[in-house]
Amino acid sequence: MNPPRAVRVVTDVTTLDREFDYLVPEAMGTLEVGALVRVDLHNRRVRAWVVAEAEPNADLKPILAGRGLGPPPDLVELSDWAAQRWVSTRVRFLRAASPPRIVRDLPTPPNGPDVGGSLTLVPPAGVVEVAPTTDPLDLVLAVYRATRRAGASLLVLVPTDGRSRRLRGRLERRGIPTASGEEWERARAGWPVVVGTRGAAFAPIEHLAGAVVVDADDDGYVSTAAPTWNALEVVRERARRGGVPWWATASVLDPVLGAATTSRVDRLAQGWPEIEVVDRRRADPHDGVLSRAALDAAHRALAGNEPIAVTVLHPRLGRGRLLACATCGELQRCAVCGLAEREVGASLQCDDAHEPRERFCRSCGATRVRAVRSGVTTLARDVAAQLGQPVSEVTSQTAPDGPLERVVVGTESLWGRVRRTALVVVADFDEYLLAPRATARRDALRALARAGRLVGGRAEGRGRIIVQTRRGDDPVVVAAQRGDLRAVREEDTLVARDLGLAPYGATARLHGDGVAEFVGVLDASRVRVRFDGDRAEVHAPDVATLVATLRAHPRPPGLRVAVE
DNA sequence: CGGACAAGCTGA
DNA sequence: CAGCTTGTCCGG
Repeated sequence: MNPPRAVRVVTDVTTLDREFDYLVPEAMGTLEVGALVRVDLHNRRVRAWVVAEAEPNADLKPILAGRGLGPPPDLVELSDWAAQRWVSTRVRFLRAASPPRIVRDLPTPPNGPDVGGSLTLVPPAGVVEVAPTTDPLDLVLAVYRATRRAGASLLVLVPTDGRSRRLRGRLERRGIPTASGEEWERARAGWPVVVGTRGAAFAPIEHLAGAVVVDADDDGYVSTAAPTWNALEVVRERARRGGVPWWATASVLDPVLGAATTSRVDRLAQGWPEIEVVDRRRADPHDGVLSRAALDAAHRALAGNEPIAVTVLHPRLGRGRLLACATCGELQRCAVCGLAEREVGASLQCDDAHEPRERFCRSCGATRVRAVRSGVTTLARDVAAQLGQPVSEVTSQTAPDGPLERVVVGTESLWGRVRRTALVVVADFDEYLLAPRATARRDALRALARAGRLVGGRAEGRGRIIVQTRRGDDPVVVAAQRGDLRAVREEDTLVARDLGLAPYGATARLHGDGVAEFVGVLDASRVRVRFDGDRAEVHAPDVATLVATLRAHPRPPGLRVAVE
Protein backbone atom coordinates (compact mmCIF):
# COMPACT_ATOMS: atom_id res chain seq x y z
CA MET A 1 0.00 0.00 0.00
CA ASN A 2 1.56 3.32 -1.11
CA PRO A 3 1.26 6.38 1.14
CA PRO A 4 -1.43 8.82 -0.01
CA ARG A 5 -0.21 11.58 -2.29
CA ALA A 6 -1.45 15.11 -2.90
CA VAL A 7 -0.70 17.91 -5.37
CA ARG A 8 -1.14 21.65 -5.40
CA VAL A 9 -3.06 22.98 -8.41
CA VAL A 10 -3.95 26.28 -10.08
CA THR A 11 -7.53 26.18 -11.31
CA ASP A 12 -8.54 27.41 -14.75
CA VAL A 13 -10.71 30.17 -13.35
CA THR A 14 -9.60 33.54 -14.73
CA THR A 15 -10.01 35.75 -11.69
CA LEU A 16 -9.28 33.15 -9.05
CA ASP A 17 -5.52 33.28 -8.71
CA ARG A 18 -5.15 30.81 -5.85
CA GLU A 19 -3.74 27.38 -5.27
CA PHE A 20 -5.67 24.46 -3.87
CA ASP A 21 -4.54 21.02 -2.73
CA TYR A 22 -6.10 17.78 -3.92
CA LEU A 23 -5.50 14.10 -3.25
CA VAL A 24 -4.12 12.02 -6.09
CA PRO A 25 -6.17 8.82 -6.42
CA GLU A 26 -4.11 5.63 -6.08
CA ALA A 27 -4.93 4.55 -9.63
CA MET A 28 -3.80 7.79 -11.26
CA GLY A 29 -0.07 7.12 -11.30
CA THR A 30 2.42 9.97 -11.27
CA LEU A 31 1.43 13.54 -12.05
CA GLU A 32 4.17 15.78 -13.36
CA VAL A 33 4.25 19.52 -12.66
CA GLY A 34 2.29 21.10 -15.51
CA ALA A 35 -0.05 18.13 -15.97
CA LEU A 36 -3.70 18.98 -16.60
CA VAL A 37 -6.36 17.54 -14.30
CA ARG A 38 -10.05 17.94 -13.60
CA VAL A 39 -11.09 18.83 -10.05
CA ASP A 40 -14.22 19.59 -8.08
CA LEU A 41 -14.14 23.20 -6.88
CA HIS A 42 -17.11 24.43 -4.88
CA ASN A 43 -19.49 22.09 -6.75
CA ARG A 44 -18.03 22.93 -10.14
CA ARG A 45 -15.85 20.74 -12.28
CA VAL A 46 -12.94 22.80 -13.48
CA ARG A 47 -9.69 22.27 -15.30
CA ALA A 48 -6.50 22.77 -13.30
CA TRP A 49 -2.72 22.59 -13.62
CA VAL A 50 -0.54 20.66 -11.22
CA VAL A 51 2.06 23.11 -9.94
CA ALA A 52 3.68 21.32 -6.97
CA GLU A 53 3.62 18.41 -4.55
CA ALA A 54 1.45 18.92 -1.47
CA GLU A 55 0.97 17.45 2.02
CA PRO A 56 -1.80 14.85 2.00
CA ASN A 57 -4.58 15.61 4.44
CA ALA A 58 -7.92 13.98 5.20
CA ASP A 59 -9.91 17.13 4.32
CA LEU A 60 -8.72 17.17 0.73
CA LYS A 61 -10.97 16.22 -2.17
CA PRO A 62 -9.62 13.82 -4.73
CA ILE A 63 -8.68 14.79 -8.27
CA LEU A 64 -11.53 13.69 -10.53
CA ALA A 65 -9.48 12.75 -13.58
CA GLY A 66 -6.28 13.34 -15.48
CA ARG A 67 -6.65 15.58 -18.55
CA GLY A 68 -3.43 14.74 -20.30
CA LEU A 69 -0.14 16.56 -20.79
CA GLY A 70 0.28 20.23 -20.00
CA PRO A 71 3.17 22.67 -20.18
CA PRO A 72 6.58 21.35 -19.10
CA PRO A 73 7.65 22.34 -15.55
CA ASP A 74 9.91 25.20 -16.69
CA LEU A 75 6.97 26.84 -18.41
CA VAL A 76 4.88 26.67 -15.25
CA GLU A 77 7.61 28.67 -13.54
CA LEU A 78 7.82 31.04 -16.50
CA SER A 79 4.04 31.63 -16.24
CA ASP A 80 4.58 32.55 -12.64
CA TRP A 81 7.24 35.06 -13.65
CA ALA A 82 5.08 36.53 -16.44
CA ALA A 83 2.11 36.91 -14.09
CA GLN A 84 4.31 38.90 -11.71
CA ARG A 85 5.90 40.91 -14.47
CA TRP A 86 2.63 42.07 -16.02
CA VAL A 87 0.62 42.18 -12.79
CA SER A 88 -1.71 39.46 -14.00
CA THR A 89 -2.62 35.89 -13.09
CA ARG A 90 -0.85 32.63 -13.87
CA VAL A 91 -4.00 31.27 -15.51
CA ARG A 92 -3.66 33.58 -18.49
CA PHE A 93 -0.16 32.38 -19.24
CA LEU A 94 -0.73 28.73 -18.37
CA ARG A 95 -3.56 28.71 -20.90
CA ALA A 96 -1.22 30.07 -23.54
CA ALA A 97 1.19 27.21 -22.78
CA SER A 98 -1.48 24.48 -22.82
CA PRO A 99 -2.82 22.31 -25.64
CA PRO A 100 -6.13 23.21 -27.30
CA ARG A 101 -7.38 19.64 -26.71
CA ILE A 102 -6.39 16.71 -24.52
CA VAL A 103 -2.99 15.23 -25.40
CA ARG A 104 -2.09 11.84 -23.93
CA ASP A 105 0.73 10.70 -26.21
CA LEU A 106 3.45 12.53 -28.06
CA PRO A 107 4.85 11.80 -31.51
CA THR A 108 8.52 10.85 -31.83
CA PRO A 109 10.47 13.91 -32.96
CA PRO A 110 12.69 13.70 -36.05
CA ASN A 111 16.38 14.50 -35.82
CA GLY A 112 17.57 17.96 -36.70
CA PRO A 113 19.96 17.40 -39.62
CA ASP A 114 23.17 19.26 -40.22
CA VAL A 115 22.71 21.83 -43.00
CA GLY A 116 24.95 24.17 -44.95
CA GLY A 117 24.33 27.87 -45.45
CA SER A 118 25.94 31.12 -46.51
CA LEU A 119 26.36 32.74 -43.10
CA THR A 120 29.07 30.86 -41.28
CA LEU A 121 29.57 33.22 -38.36
CA VAL A 122 26.83 33.71 -35.83
CA PRO A 123 26.62 37.28 -34.55
CA PRO A 124 27.01 37.70 -30.80
CA ALA A 125 23.79 36.92 -28.92
CA GLY A 126 21.53 39.93 -28.49
CA VAL A 127 19.84 42.38 -30.84
CA VAL A 128 21.14 42.52 -34.42
CA GLU A 129 20.36 45.72 -36.27
CA VAL A 130 19.23 44.79 -39.78
CA ALA A 131 17.93 46.65 -42.81
CA PRO A 132 14.23 46.32 -43.63
CA THR A 133 15.07 44.08 -46.58
CA THR A 134 17.58 41.86 -44.76
CA ASP A 135 16.49 38.24 -45.13
CA PRO A 136 16.23 36.70 -41.65
CA LEU A 137 16.75 33.18 -43.02
CA ASP A 138 20.56 33.52 -42.93
CA LEU A 139 20.53 34.32 -39.23
CA VAL A 140 18.01 31.58 -38.45
CA LEU A 141 20.11 28.98 -40.29
CA ALA A 142 23.33 30.15 -38.65
CA VAL A 143 21.75 30.05 -35.21
CA TYR A 144 20.22 26.65 -35.95
CA ARG A 145 23.66 25.26 -36.84
CA ALA A 146 25.33 26.88 -33.85
CA THR A 147 22.78 25.76 -31.24
CA ARG A 148 21.70 22.41 -32.68
CA ARG A 149 21.78 19.55 -30.20
CA ALA A 150 19.83 16.33 -29.86
CA GLY A 151 16.56 16.64 -27.99
CA ALA A 152 16.61 20.44 -27.88
CA SER A 153 14.55 22.87 -29.95
CA LEU A 154 15.24 26.26 -31.49
CA LEU A 155 12.36 28.72 -31.00
CA VAL A 156 11.82 31.23 -33.80
CA LEU A 157 9.24 34.01 -33.56
CA VAL A 158 8.01 36.06 -36.51
CA PRO A 159 5.41 38.84 -36.52
CA THR A 160 2.63 37.27 -38.62
CA ASP A 161 1.12 33.90 -39.52
CA GLY A 162 1.96 34.45 -43.18
CA ARG A 163 5.64 34.94 -42.42
CA SER A 164 5.56 31.94 -40.13
CA ARG A 165 4.24 29.73 -42.95
CA ARG A 166 6.79 31.06 -45.41
CA LEU A 167 9.73 30.68 -43.06
CA ARG A 168 8.70 27.15 -42.17
CA GLY A 169 8.42 26.29 -45.84
CA ARG A 170 11.93 27.58 -46.51
CA LEU A 171 13.39 25.66 -43.57
CA GLU A 172 11.56 22.47 -44.55
CA ARG A 173 12.90 22.76 -48.10
CA ARG A 174 16.38 22.72 -46.57
CA GLY A 175 15.53 19.51 -44.77
CA ILE A 176 14.94 21.01 -41.31
CA PRO A 177 11.83 19.59 -39.63
CA THR A 178 9.73 22.39 -38.12
CA ALA A 179 6.69 22.64 -35.93
CA SER A 180 4.35 25.60 -36.09
CA GLY A 181 3.50 27.39 -32.88
CA GLU A 182 0.03 25.86 -33.10
CA GLU A 183 1.33 22.29 -33.29
CA TRP A 184 1.44 21.86 -29.55
CA GLU A 185 2.30 18.14 -29.55
CA ARG A 186 5.28 18.65 -31.84
CA ALA A 187 6.70 21.45 -29.73
CA ARG A 188 6.12 19.41 -26.59
CA ALA A 189 7.74 16.36 -28.18
CA GLY A 190 10.94 18.22 -29.08
CA TRP A 191 10.83 19.07 -32.80
CA PRO A 192 14.18 20.62 -33.84
CA VAL A 193 12.69 24.02 -34.74
CA VAL A 194 9.45 25.65 -33.59
CA VAL A 195 8.29 28.66 -35.63
CA GLY A 196 5.38 30.82 -34.56
CA THR A 197 4.00 34.25 -33.76
CA ARG A 198 3.62 36.03 -30.42
CA GLY A 199 1.82 33.16 -28.69
CA ALA A 200 4.66 30.77 -29.52
CA ALA A 201 6.75 32.54 -26.86
CA PHE A 202 4.91 30.06 -24.64
CA ALA A 203 5.37 27.05 -26.93
CA PRO A 204 5.75 23.98 -24.67
CA ILE A 205 9.38 23.31 -25.51
CA GLU A 206 10.99 21.26 -22.78
CA HIS A 207 14.63 21.75 -23.76
CA LEU A 208 15.31 25.09 -25.41
CA ALA A 209 18.45 25.26 -27.56
CA GLY A 210 18.18 28.97 -28.33
CA ALA A 211 15.71 31.56 -29.61
CA VAL A 212 15.42 34.06 -32.46
CA VAL A 213 12.86 36.87 -32.58
CA VAL A 214 12.57 38.20 -36.13
CA ASP A 215 11.70 41.90 -36.52
CA ALA A 216 11.46 42.41 -32.80
CA ASP A 217 10.40 46.03 -33.40
CA ASP A 218 7.04 44.82 -34.77
CA ASP A 219 4.19 45.88 -32.53
CA GLY A 220 2.56 42.49 -33.04
CA TYR A 221 4.82 41.13 -30.31
CA VAL A 222 3.03 43.15 -27.68
CA SER A 223 -0.39 42.02 -26.56
CA THR A 224 -2.85 44.90 -26.80
CA ALA A 225 -5.33 43.21 -24.46
CA ALA A 226 -4.50 42.88 -20.77
CA PRO A 227 -2.15 41.41 -19.73
CA THR A 228 -0.06 43.50 -22.12
CA TRP A 229 2.80 41.03 -22.21
CA ASN A 230 5.66 41.31 -24.64
CA ALA A 231 6.91 38.23 -26.49
CA LEU A 232 10.50 39.47 -26.77
CA GLU A 233 10.73 39.90 -23.02
CA VAL A 234 9.25 36.47 -22.44
CA VAL A 235 11.78 34.94 -24.83
CA ARG A 236 14.67 36.78 -23.18
CA GLU A 237 13.61 35.54 -19.76
CA ARG A 238 13.06 32.03 -21.07
CA ALA A 239 16.50 31.94 -22.62
CA ARG A 240 18.05 33.39 -19.48
CA ARG A 241 16.43 30.71 -17.31
CA GLY A 242 17.42 27.98 -19.74
CA GLY A 243 20.98 29.28 -19.93
CA VAL A 244 20.75 29.47 -23.74
CA PRO A 245 21.43 32.36 -26.14
CA TRP A 246 18.78 34.50 -27.83
CA TRP A 247 18.91 36.79 -30.85
CA ALA A 248 16.50 39.42 -32.12
CA THR A 249 16.53 41.39 -35.35
CA ALA A 250 15.16 44.90 -35.73
CA SER A 251 15.46 47.84 -38.12
CA VAL A 252 13.94 50.56 -35.99
CA LEU A 253 15.42 50.27 -32.54
CA ASP A 254 13.61 51.72 -29.57
CA PRO A 255 15.70 52.53 -26.49
CA VAL A 256 15.11 49.03 -25.07
CA LEU A 257 16.25 47.25 -28.24
CA GLY A 258 19.03 49.79 -28.66
CA ALA A 259 20.41 48.99 -25.21
CA ALA A 260 20.54 45.28 -26.11
CA THR A 261 22.11 45.74 -29.54
CA THR A 262 25.30 43.78 -30.03
CA SER A 263 25.87 43.93 -33.79
CA ARG A 264 24.57 45.14 -37.13
CA VAL A 265 24.53 43.63 -40.59
CA ASP A 266 27.04 44.77 -43.19
CA ARG A 267 26.05 47.47 -45.67
CA LEU A 268 23.01 48.34 -43.62
CA ALA A 269 22.10 51.51 -45.51
CA GLN A 270 21.98 49.61 -48.81
CA GLY A 271 19.15 47.53 -47.48
CA TRP A 272 17.00 50.57 -46.82
CA PRO A 273 14.75 51.58 -49.71
CA GLU A 274 15.26 54.51 -52.05
CA ILE A 275 13.21 57.33 -50.54
CA GLU A 276 12.26 60.49 -52.38
CA VAL A 277 10.91 63.35 -50.29
CA VAL A 278 8.35 65.76 -51.69
CA ASP A 279 8.05 68.78 -49.42
CA ARG A 280 4.49 69.95 -49.79
CA ARG A 281 5.21 73.34 -48.27
CA ARG A 282 6.89 74.14 -51.55
CA ALA A 283 4.45 72.22 -53.76
CA ASP A 284 2.02 73.80 -56.17
CA PRO A 285 -1.16 74.36 -54.12
CA HIS A 286 -3.19 73.21 -57.13
CA ASP A 287 -1.65 69.71 -56.97
CA GLY A 288 -4.05 67.01 -55.84
CA VAL A 289 -3.37 64.47 -53.10
CA LEU A 290 -0.61 63.08 -55.30
CA SER A 291 2.15 65.57 -56.01
CA ARG A 292 3.54 66.05 -59.50
CA ALA A 293 6.51 63.82 -58.62
CA ALA A 294 4.32 61.06 -57.20
CA LEU A 295 2.04 61.20 -60.21
CA ASP A 296 4.95 60.87 -62.64
CA ALA A 297 6.45 57.99 -60.67
CA ALA A 298 3.06 56.25 -60.57
CA HIS A 299 2.65 56.48 -64.33
CA ARG A 300 6.15 55.07 -64.85
CA ALA A 301 5.43 52.25 -62.42
CA LEU A 302 2.13 51.45 -64.09
CA ALA A 303 3.95 51.06 -67.38
CA GLY A 304 6.01 48.27 -65.82
CA ASN A 305 4.77 44.82 -64.99
CA GLU A 306 4.82 44.65 -61.20
CA PRO A 307 1.48 43.22 -60.16
CA ILE A 308 0.63 46.22 -58.05
CA ALA A 309 2.24 49.48 -58.91
CA VAL A 310 1.19 52.17 -56.54
CA THR A 311 0.31 51.90 -52.92
CA VAL A 312 -0.78 55.03 -51.18
CA LEU A 313 -0.47 54.65 -47.48
CA HIS A 314 -2.70 56.50 -45.19
CA PRO A 315 -2.63 55.81 -41.48
CA ARG A 316 -6.03 57.16 -40.62
CA LEU A 317 -9.52 55.96 -41.34
CA GLY A 318 -11.79 58.86 -40.53
CA ARG A 319 -11.75 62.45 -41.66
CA GLY A 320 -8.40 64.05 -41.04
CA ARG A 321 -7.92 67.01 -38.74
CA LEU A 322 -4.32 68.23 -39.01
CA LEU A 323 -4.15 72.00 -39.32
CA ALA A 324 -1.80 73.94 -41.56
CA CYS A 325 -1.33 77.67 -42.02
CA ALA A 326 -3.22 78.88 -45.08
CA THR A 327 -0.44 81.35 -45.83
CA CYS A 328 2.91 79.60 -45.25
CA GLY A 329 1.75 75.97 -45.13
CA GLU A 330 3.41 75.22 -41.78
CA LEU A 331 1.70 72.57 -39.63
CA GLN A 332 0.46 73.81 -36.28
CA ARG A 333 2.18 71.97 -33.46
CA CYS A 334 2.25 72.28 -29.70
CA ALA A 335 5.20 74.35 -28.48
CA VAL A 336 5.63 72.01 -25.51
CA CYS A 337 5.33 68.48 -26.92
CA GLY A 338 5.58 69.09 -30.66
CA LEU A 339 2.49 67.01 -31.47
CA ALA A 340 -0.32 68.16 -33.72
CA GLU A 341 -2.75 70.75 -32.44
CA ARG A 342 -6.48 70.52 -33.02
CA GLU A 343 -9.27 73.05 -32.94
CA VAL A 344 -11.04 73.03 -29.60
CA GLY A 345 -13.73 75.67 -29.57
CA ALA A 346 -12.03 78.88 -30.68
CA SER A 347 -8.52 77.84 -29.62
CA LEU A 348 -5.77 75.56 -30.90
CA GLN A 349 -4.26 72.97 -28.59
CA CYS A 350 -2.62 69.54 -28.53
CA ASP A 351 -4.43 66.51 -27.12
CA ASP A 352 -2.82 67.08 -23.72
CA ALA A 353 -3.80 70.78 -23.77
CA HIS A 354 -0.26 71.87 -22.86
CA GLU A 355 -0.67 75.38 -24.20
CA PRO A 356 -4.09 76.35 -25.58
CA ARG A 357 -3.84 79.50 -27.71
CA GLU A 358 -5.59 81.74 -30.19
CA ARG A 359 -5.83 80.78 -33.84
CA PHE A 360 -2.64 82.06 -35.43
CA CYS A 361 0.33 80.48 -37.18
CA ARG A 362 3.32 79.96 -34.93
CA SER A 363 5.58 80.33 -37.93
CA CYS A 364 4.34 83.44 -39.77
CA GLY A 365 1.62 84.87 -37.52
CA ALA A 366 -1.17 84.63 -40.09
CA THR A 367 -4.58 83.90 -38.57
CA ARG A 368 -6.02 81.57 -41.20
CA VAL A 369 -5.47 77.84 -40.73
CA ARG A 370 -7.19 75.01 -42.53
CA ALA A 371 -7.61 71.25 -42.26
CA VAL A 372 -5.24 69.54 -44.67
CA ARG A 373 -5.94 65.82 -44.35
CA SER A 374 -8.61 63.41 -45.38
CA GLY A 375 -9.47 59.76 -44.79
CA VAL A 376 -8.81 56.72 -46.96
CA THR A 377 -12.09 56.82 -48.86
CA THR A 378 -11.64 60.42 -50.01
CA LEU A 379 -8.01 59.70 -50.77
CA ALA A 380 -8.85 56.63 -52.88
CA ARG A 381 -11.35 58.61 -54.92
CA ASP A 382 -8.88 61.43 -55.49
CA VAL A 383 -6.05 59.07 -56.44
CA ALA A 384 -8.29 57.22 -58.90
CA ALA A 385 -9.26 60.52 -60.50
CA GLN A 386 -5.67 61.78 -60.67
CA LEU A 387 -4.28 58.57 -62.16
CA GLY A 388 -7.25 57.68 -64.33
CA GLN A 389 -7.00 54.14 -62.96
CA PRO A 390 -9.30 51.94 -60.89
CA VAL A 391 -8.16 51.81 -57.27
CA SER A 392 -8.63 49.23 -54.52
CA GLU A 393 -9.21 50.39 -50.98
CA VAL A 394 -7.62 48.37 -48.17
CA THR A 395 -8.35 49.07 -44.52
CA SER A 396 -9.02 46.93 -41.49
CA GLN A 397 -12.70 47.21 -42.43
CA THR A 398 -12.39 45.85 -45.99
CA ALA A 399 -12.52 42.19 -47.02
CA PRO A 400 -9.22 40.41 -46.19
CA ASP A 401 -8.98 38.61 -49.55
CA GLY A 402 -10.10 38.83 -53.16
CA PRO A 403 -8.35 40.38 -56.14
CA LEU A 404 -6.89 43.87 -55.98
CA GLU A 405 -6.51 46.51 -58.64
CA ARG A 406 -2.96 47.47 -59.58
CA VAL A 407 -3.29 50.64 -57.54
CA VAL A 408 -4.06 50.20 -53.89
CA VAL A 409 -4.90 52.90 -51.38
CA GLY A 410 -5.12 52.04 -47.74
CA THR A 411 -4.06 52.12 -44.15
CA GLU A 412 -1.33 49.89 -42.73
CA SER A 413 -3.69 46.95 -43.27
CA LEU A 414 -2.29 46.80 -46.76
CA TRP A 415 0.99 45.33 -45.46
CA GLY A 416 -0.96 42.10 -45.12
CA ARG A 417 -2.41 42.28 -48.64
CA VAL A 418 0.41 43.44 -50.87
CA ARG A 419 3.67 41.54 -51.19
CA ARG A 420 5.68 43.39 -53.86
CA THR A 421 5.22 46.73 -55.47
CA ALA A 422 7.25 49.13 -57.58
CA LEU A 423 6.16 52.23 -55.73
CA VAL A 424 4.83 53.21 -52.36
CA VAL A 425 3.57 56.75 -51.92
CA VAL A 426 3.09 57.88 -48.37
CA ALA A 427 0.45 60.50 -49.06
CA ASP A 428 0.57 61.97 -45.61
CA PHE A 429 3.77 61.27 -43.76
CA ASP A 430 2.89 64.02 -41.28
CA GLU A 431 0.09 61.84 -39.96
CA TYR A 432 2.85 59.54 -38.77
CA LEU A 433 5.29 62.19 -37.61
CA LEU A 434 2.76 64.15 -35.63
CA ALA A 435 0.53 61.35 -34.38
CA PRO A 436 -0.41 62.11 -30.79
CA ARG A 437 1.69 59.42 -29.14
CA ALA A 438 5.20 59.16 -27.78
CA THR A 439 6.23 56.49 -30.28
CA ALA A 440 5.14 58.52 -33.32
CA ARG A 441 8.64 58.97 -34.75
CA ARG A 442 9.49 55.29 -34.52
CA ASP A 443 6.10 54.34 -35.92
CA ALA A 444 6.87 56.62 -38.85
CA LEU A 445 10.20 54.89 -39.44
CA ARG A 446 8.64 51.47 -39.07
CA ALA A 447 6.09 52.38 -41.74
CA LEU A 448 8.95 53.24 -44.09
CA ALA A 449 10.79 50.04 -43.15
CA ARG A 450 7.73 47.96 -44.00
CA ALA A 451 7.19 49.87 -47.20
CA GLY A 452 10.84 49.11 -47.93
CA ARG A 453 10.14 45.40 -47.86
CA LEU A 454 7.54 45.87 -50.61
CA VAL A 455 9.80 47.88 -52.91
CA GLY A 456 13.19 46.34 -52.07
CA GLY A 457 16.46 47.89 -50.92
CA ARG A 458 18.27 50.61 -52.84
CA ALA A 459 21.01 48.12 -53.72
CA GLU A 460 18.44 46.16 -55.73
CA GLY A 461 17.33 49.29 -57.62
CA ARG A 462 13.85 47.81 -57.94
CA GLY A 463 11.32 50.21 -56.49
CA ARG A 464 11.06 53.38 -54.50
CA ILE A 465 9.13 55.20 -51.85
CA ILE A 466 7.81 58.71 -52.21
CA VAL A 467 7.17 60.51 -48.97
CA GLN A 468 4.88 63.53 -49.13
CA THR A 469 5.35 65.78 -46.13
CA ARG A 470 5.37 69.34 -44.93
CA ARG A 471 8.42 68.50 -42.82
CA GLY A 472 11.00 67.55 -45.41
CA ASP A 473 13.83 68.51 -43.07
CA ASP A 474 12.51 66.47 -40.13
CA PRO A 475 15.32 64.34 -38.67
CA VAL A 476 13.15 61.24 -39.10
CA VAL A 477 12.78 61.89 -42.83
CA VAL A 478 16.48 62.60 -43.22
CA ALA A 479 17.46 59.45 -41.28
CA ALA A 480 15.25 57.19 -43.40
CA GLN A 481 16.59 58.74 -46.57
CA ARG A 482 20.14 57.99 -45.47
CA GLY A 483 19.28 54.54 -44.16
CA ASP A 484 21.07 55.58 -40.98
CA LEU A 485 18.85 55.90 -37.94
CA ARG A 486 21.54 56.54 -35.33
CA ALA A 487 20.76 60.23 -34.81
CA VAL A 488 17.07 59.54 -34.19
CA ARG A 489 17.89 56.66 -31.88
CA GLU A 490 20.30 58.74 -29.81
CA GLU A 491 17.67 61.43 -29.41
CA ASP A 492 15.03 58.86 -28.45
CA THR A 493 17.42 57.44 -25.88
CA LEU A 494 18.02 60.89 -24.35
CA VAL A 495 14.27 61.48 -24.14
CA ALA A 496 13.73 58.07 -22.56
CA ARG A 497 16.44 58.83 -20.01
CA ASP A 498 15.00 62.26 -19.18
CA LEU A 499 11.44 61.03 -18.86
CA GLY A 500 12.34 57.78 -17.12
CA LEU A 501 10.87 55.61 -19.89
CA ALA A 502 12.04 52.04 -20.54
CA PRO A 503 14.77 50.91 -20.12
CA TYR A 504 15.52 53.80 -17.72
CA GLY A 505 12.25 53.38 -15.85
CA ALA A 506 8.97 51.53 -15.95
CA THR A 507 5.42 52.67 -16.59
CA ALA A 508 2.00 51.17 -16.00
CA ARG A 509 -1.29 52.54 -17.27
CA LEU A 510 -4.37 51.97 -15.17
CA HIS A 511 -7.98 52.42 -16.19
CA GLY A 512 -11.40 51.07 -15.30
CA ASP A 513 -13.23 50.81 -11.99
CA GLY A 514 -11.63 52.10 -8.84
CA VAL A 515 -8.57 53.81 -10.35
CA ALA A 516 -8.82 56.83 -8.05
CA GLU A 517 -8.96 54.82 -4.83
CA PHE A 518 -6.25 52.43 -6.00
CA VAL A 519 -3.68 55.06 -6.95
CA GLY A 520 -4.49 56.79 -3.66
CA VAL A 521 -3.09 53.90 -1.62
CA LEU A 522 0.09 53.38 -3.69
CA ASP A 523 3.38 54.07 -1.91
CA ALA A 524 4.21 57.58 -3.13
CA SER A 525 7.84 57.26 -2.06
CA ARG A 526 8.41 54.49 -4.61
CA VAL A 527 6.24 55.49 -7.59
CA ARG A 528 5.11 58.69 -9.25
CA VAL A 529 1.44 58.85 -10.22
CA ARG A 530 -0.22 61.00 -12.86
CA PHE A 531 -3.97 60.82 -12.49
CA ASP A 532 -6.42 62.65 -14.73
CA GLY A 533 -9.83 61.66 -13.43
CA ASP A 534 -10.44 58.26 -15.00
CA ARG A 535 -7.06 56.88 -15.93
CA ALA A 536 -3.64 56.97 -14.33
CA GLU A 537 0.00 56.52 -15.27
CA VAL A 538 2.32 55.07 -12.66
CA HIS A 539 6.07 55.57 -13.06
CA ALA A 540 8.85 53.82 -11.17
CA PRO A 541 12.62 53.67 -11.56
CA ASP A 542 12.47 50.00 -12.55
CA VAL A 543 10.03 47.19 -13.30
CA ALA A 544 10.62 45.41 -9.99
CA THR A 545 9.69 48.50 -7.95
CA LEU A 546 6.69 49.22 -10.15
CA VAL A 547 5.34 45.70 -9.95
CA ALA A 548 6.01 45.33 -6.22
CA THR A 549 4.22 48.61 -5.49
CA LEU A 550 1.22 47.72 -7.65
CA ARG A 551 0.97 44.29 -6.05
CA ALA A 552 1.24 45.58 -2.48
CA HIS A 553 -2.53 46.19 -2.44
CA PRO A 554 -5.46 44.13 -3.64
CA ARG A 555 -6.59 45.39 -6.99
CA PRO A 556 -10.27 46.39 -7.25
CA PRO A 557 -12.13 44.11 -9.64
CA GLY A 558 -12.62 45.83 -12.97
CA LEU A 559 -9.39 47.83 -12.71
CA ARG A 560 -7.20 47.25 -15.77
CA VAL A 561 -3.43 47.43 -15.50
CA ALA A 562 -1.11 47.63 -18.48
CA VAL A 563 2.57 47.36 -17.55
CA GLU A 564 4.91 48.42 -20.33
C1' DC B 1 -15.69 32.37 -12.65
C1' DG B 2 -20.05 30.70 -11.08
C1' DG B 3 -22.77 28.10 -7.47
C1' DA B 4 -24.95 28.83 -2.94
C1' DC B 5 -27.32 31.24 -0.05
C1' DA B 6 -29.37 35.45 2.03
C1' DA B 7 -31.85 39.45 1.68
C1' DG B 8 -35.04 42.27 -0.83
C1' DC B 9 -39.09 42.97 -3.82
C1' DT B 10 -43.65 41.99 -5.67
C1' DG B 11 -48.30 40.58 -6.03
C1' DA B 12 -52.16 37.98 -4.28
C1' DC C 1 -45.43 34.33 2.09
C1' DA C 2 -44.19 31.79 -2.34
C1' DG C 3 -41.52 32.84 -6.15
C1' DC C 4 -38.40 35.50 -8.22
C1' DT C 5 -34.40 38.87 -8.65
C1' DT C 6 -30.16 40.86 -6.98
C1' DG C 7 -26.01 40.90 -4.25
C1' DT C 8 -22.21 38.97 -1.72
C1' DC C 9 -19.23 35.40 -0.51
C1' DC C 10 -15.86 31.98 -1.34
C1' DG C 11 -13.73 27.73 -3.10
C1' DG C 12 -9.08 22.63 -0.84
